[in-house]
Amino acid sequence: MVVASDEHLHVVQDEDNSKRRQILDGARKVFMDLGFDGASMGEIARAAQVSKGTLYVYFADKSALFEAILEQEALRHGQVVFNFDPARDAETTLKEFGLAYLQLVCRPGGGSAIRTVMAIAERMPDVGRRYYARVLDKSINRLSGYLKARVAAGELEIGECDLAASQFMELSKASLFLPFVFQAAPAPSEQRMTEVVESATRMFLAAYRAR
Amino acid sequence: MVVASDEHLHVVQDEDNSKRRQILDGARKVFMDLGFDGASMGEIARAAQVSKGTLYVYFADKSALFEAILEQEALRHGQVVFNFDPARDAETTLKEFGLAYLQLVCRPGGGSAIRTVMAIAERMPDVGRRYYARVLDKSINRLSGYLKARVAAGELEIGECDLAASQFMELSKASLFLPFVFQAAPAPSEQRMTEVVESATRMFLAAYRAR
Amino acid sequence: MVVASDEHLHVVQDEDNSKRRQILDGARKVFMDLGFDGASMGEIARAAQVSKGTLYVYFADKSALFEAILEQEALRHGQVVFNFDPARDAETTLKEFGLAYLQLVCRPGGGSAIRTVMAIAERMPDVGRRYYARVLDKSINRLSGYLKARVAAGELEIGECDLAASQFMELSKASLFLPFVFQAAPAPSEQRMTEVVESATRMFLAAYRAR
Amino acid sequence: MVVASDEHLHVVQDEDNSKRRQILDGARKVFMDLGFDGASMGEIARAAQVSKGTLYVYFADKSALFEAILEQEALRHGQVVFNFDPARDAETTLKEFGLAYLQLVCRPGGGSAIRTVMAIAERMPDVGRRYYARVLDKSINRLSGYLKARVAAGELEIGECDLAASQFMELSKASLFLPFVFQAAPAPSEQRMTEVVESATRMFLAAYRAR
DNA sequence: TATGAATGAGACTTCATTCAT
DNA sequence: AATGAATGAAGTCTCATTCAT
Repeated sequence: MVVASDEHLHVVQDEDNSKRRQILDGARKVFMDLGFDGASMGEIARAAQVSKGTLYVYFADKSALFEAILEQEALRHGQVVFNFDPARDAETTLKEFGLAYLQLVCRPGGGSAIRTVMAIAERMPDVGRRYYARVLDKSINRLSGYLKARVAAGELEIGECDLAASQFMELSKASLFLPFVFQAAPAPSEQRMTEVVESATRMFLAAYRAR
Repeated sequence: MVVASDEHLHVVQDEDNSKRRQILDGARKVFMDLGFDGASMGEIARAAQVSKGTLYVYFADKSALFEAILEQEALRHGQVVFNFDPARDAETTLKEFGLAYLQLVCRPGGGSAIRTVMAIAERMPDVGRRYYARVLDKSINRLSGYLKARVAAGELEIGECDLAASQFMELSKASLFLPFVFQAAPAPSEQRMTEVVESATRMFLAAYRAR
Repeated sequence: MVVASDEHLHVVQDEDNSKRRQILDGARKVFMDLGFDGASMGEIARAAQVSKGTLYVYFADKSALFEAILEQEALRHGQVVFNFDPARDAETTLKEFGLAYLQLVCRPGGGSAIRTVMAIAERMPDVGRRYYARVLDKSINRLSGYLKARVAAGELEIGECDLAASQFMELSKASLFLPFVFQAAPAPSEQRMTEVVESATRMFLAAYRAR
Repeated sequence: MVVASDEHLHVVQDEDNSKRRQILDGARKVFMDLGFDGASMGEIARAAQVSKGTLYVYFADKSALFEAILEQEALRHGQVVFNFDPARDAETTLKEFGLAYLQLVCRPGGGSAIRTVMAIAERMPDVGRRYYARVLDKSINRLSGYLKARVAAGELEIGECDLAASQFMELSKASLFLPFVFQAAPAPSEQRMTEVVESATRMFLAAYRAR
């Protein structure tokens, strides 16, 4: 019995992680497709190919599972490495970052996360807050840090770097993100994204390049 | 007697409208507080102080009631009169418009509509599309029209006026709207909104003022 | 006022009957199409082109309205005049009656009454009983009376005339009524009805013609 | 342990079936007593002593449950073995079959199935059609097959065997089934059924016995 | 008398969650 | 740990009936 038990534990260790990941993968798909309320635990179980009961072995309830997904999503965003080398010039850096960012939020299915979080933010404000802090605010801060470096380097002249960072990110999304997230337009082409980001960069530098 | 009869008709007319309005008012509150799925017809009936059955006398189903509210919201947006007099100079006009727009989307409870619509756009894409077209796209078009006039007047020099209009609107919301809509920050002060809009205007003109 | 009141009464007298008939006509259609449970008072009101409230002026409730329809249907059946002249020979009379009867029960929509009554007979046995007595049993009795006359006339030799009457009626419907009432076949053609009734008559006379 | 595990599986197997049967038994009772519309899923759940939710674990919806009961009823009919040995003489065979058939459709509660199906045939024609095909038409065909054999054997002389089969079945029910199904009379006594079937057989043979 | 707005009980169905195995 | 059968609360919607006018 003891041996069997040990064996179990070992196996479980391994399976624990894989099962957990398996559940998260299935759940993300379903949550992002259908929203928090639209997703049912049954559908999630089917998508994850586990029994409904198993869901509750790993997650206390539907909300906990959902938040675990967002946690994962936040990590994934954090892992996208932007090249904010303080020594690189602003134009190159901004264009590169703007495009990467735009691709991130406008990727097929990329609107889903934001939509889904916004949906639930109404009833679970903490979820919304945390998502904003971990995903959106974090990007702003990293860009803001870079901008400060370029100000120090004399390339830029900016009053509020946080505001400027936010401005650039908003500019990059102009005319593309909102139609996409409201399903009024398909995901934009790479070509169009490049154009919009270039326009954003031009505008940004026109305003903030040190004279 | 005839007069009394007429009066009755009027009263009925009024009460009819008032009942519908009563339902819409209650429903908006509940929908905006809890989202489409979170709101139950029972709760809405209670909030509107009518019976559940009465809801279905005026609206075919939950979706119809929801869309009626969005319709109303769209009308409300449409009735906000922006002064796009083609003869006025861009700086004044943009500052004024930017502030009015920002106040509109960041008013207490103003994030709810957008949140709620985004939420449902996942499963009811038509609703999202229509809302985008009626509310967001419409504002862009009106601003774009004004910009074209200023280009013709020689004050501005713009490649794509639609993109520029979208850019200005995004700029105006920078650093304020997203935290607000994700409940990560309260509605911004008038003071702060003014500052952000002025920064947006500066940036816009730095890029697009005719040299 | 008194005059007006009198005028009212007069008008009402007339309208009462016409409205009542109007309601019955609409209600029959709906009840026969949809069954007792499937028919809603709203639909009936629409079909009868009166308000829902008016229904309750003339009939206490849904059941009362339904029974009034059956009453009417029974009267209508009773008014179908079969030629049971005791002097006519059996072969002619039976063929004629059989065909008329078959046409009555297999007319398009003719299965509806029976279906509908059977449906409700489960929960309102009185309704079923009364319908059987007024419609089906009555026909049997009239035929039975005729058969007795022909027995007396020496043309037929029958032990139980009631049973024989019932047998002839069942024979007449053989292979046609059941498929029709279960919607497994459309209403039979006149040609086929004639054939079946002739076969029934042959069979009946083979058994009951006096030797 | 393995054995225990096997036992478990068996138990589950059994309980699975037993739960389904439990539901079907409760549902049949309620459906037959109240008709399709009159029966509520709540009442059925109570009669079957399961929760409302469990009903939906085993059956997709109310209609599916209803059709499962009809299926069962059809099987039951199909399992009634009539002795249609082609070598047996017609008189014996017909009397035996007629009585068995009459007992089947006039058994206490036996009218319910037919009533209930007829009722629903209005709005769910497929259900009616299928029931007719599986239960009524099937019996006709089996009898028809036997009759053909007796024609070949020279005992009978029949133009249309299908019609003749239907005629015999209708004759057997004469004066008994309709009053019973409309609740105008209780289930007939065995004595009376025998008499009616004998009369039917006499009549049938008078018409179709080879001369 | 005739209306139709309003009601509330009750129907079907879904689903998050629990529990015995 | 994993299962999946079972539950019951809650949701959307329908409809017979009432009532003020």
